[in-house]
Amino acid sequence: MSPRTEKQFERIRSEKVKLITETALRLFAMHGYEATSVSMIAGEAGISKGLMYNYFKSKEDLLWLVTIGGLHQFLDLLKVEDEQNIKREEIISFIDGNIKALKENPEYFSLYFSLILQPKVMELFKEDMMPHFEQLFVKIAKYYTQKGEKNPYLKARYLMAVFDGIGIHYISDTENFPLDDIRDILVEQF
Amino acid sequence: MSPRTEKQFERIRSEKVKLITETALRLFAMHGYEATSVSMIAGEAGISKGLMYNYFKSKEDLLWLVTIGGLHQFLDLLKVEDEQNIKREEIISFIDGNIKALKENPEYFSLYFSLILQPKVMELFKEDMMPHFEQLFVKIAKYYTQKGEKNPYLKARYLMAVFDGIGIHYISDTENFPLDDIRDILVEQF
DNA sequence: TTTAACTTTGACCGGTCGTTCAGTCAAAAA
DNA sequence: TTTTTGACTGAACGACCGGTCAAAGTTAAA
Repeated sequence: MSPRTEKQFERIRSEKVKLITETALRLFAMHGYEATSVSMIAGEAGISKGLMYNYFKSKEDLLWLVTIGGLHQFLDLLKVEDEQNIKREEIISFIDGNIKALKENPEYFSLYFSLILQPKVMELFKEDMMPHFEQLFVKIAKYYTQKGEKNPYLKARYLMAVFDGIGIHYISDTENFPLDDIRDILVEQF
Repeated sequence: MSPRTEKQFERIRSEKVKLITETALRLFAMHGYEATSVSMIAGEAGISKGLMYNYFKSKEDLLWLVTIGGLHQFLDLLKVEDEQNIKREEIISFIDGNIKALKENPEYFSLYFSLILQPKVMELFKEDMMPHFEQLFVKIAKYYTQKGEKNPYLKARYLMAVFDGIGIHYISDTENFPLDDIRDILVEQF
């Protein structure tokens, strides 16, 4: 009855989705979302433009999947199990998780940064992303409260800003930026 | 002989250039360079699309003028007169200059950040911008050398990364970001 | 060999892009 | 009043955009 087994189709589809999203992420990061055309992605991936629309209902849908997929991957790296008592080791592992994510997915961070800088684009993503970041933020603030910091929320905000600054500098000058040395400063400071 | 004096023409031209560049900066910052069309800028500025090309030879030329103009304005704010001996007050005034620039020209910073994140765009601007930043970087490193810091270049790099992180967070959440409190942390820390 | 299920193609659509240019207009000089 | 100038307009250009779709290709069960 069926031309190929369900498994075969599934493999074809998942491989193509992976090919398309990876190509899209790379090009979005390199040229920006707007400057990257669907034809460019298709050409680079070695498939036709029409096929793109068999897998993604629009260019924005593709962007969404690429960014949300990356976000979840990123958030998993930072998951802290113990809710009640946050230890210093967990903050260090948070820092290291961040550094590791940056090294492994520079393209995703590049895309993420360029998106949050555009208010119009940001509004679309804000609703979905904010709760995740809020959760993270509260957790860090809680750590500083435990530690007896006089202004834990300010310190937490500062930490997150510092992370993004390091991210931006690492992305825009990857080969020269002393990421591991900076990591040591962070561990010492926070 | 001439219908209007040279002065009159000059005033007209400089006013229009200002109108166009300010409108362009605002729209570039809001939607990104690629997503901002020449028609949008013309429409927003209340002039015809054709007139745009009387003042700027291309869209990229306009971007160039907007960014380089902004960069010079920014660098002037940070100029340190004394080359030989950099005092702590100068670093503080550098920090405050940066904070002030951020408050006064958030749109320029927004554009600047989104540009440096795109490798292809960055390459074009790198040559012109890098010497300016290098100069600044060396100056800060010199300060830390005087101060007896064990790794002054690392510290200087860290400082600049922290600045940009603060910039990004301020831009993407202007109304809530506690810029003045963060400023105090910076002064204390650097 | 035929058929069914699904992938894949590429011509094609209406629209918008950046850019050009022939021509209009306002206003001061003559 | 006429001439002269340069700012200014808006229609038009070819290229390319995101998106659609009928047709063709692929493969294994029937």
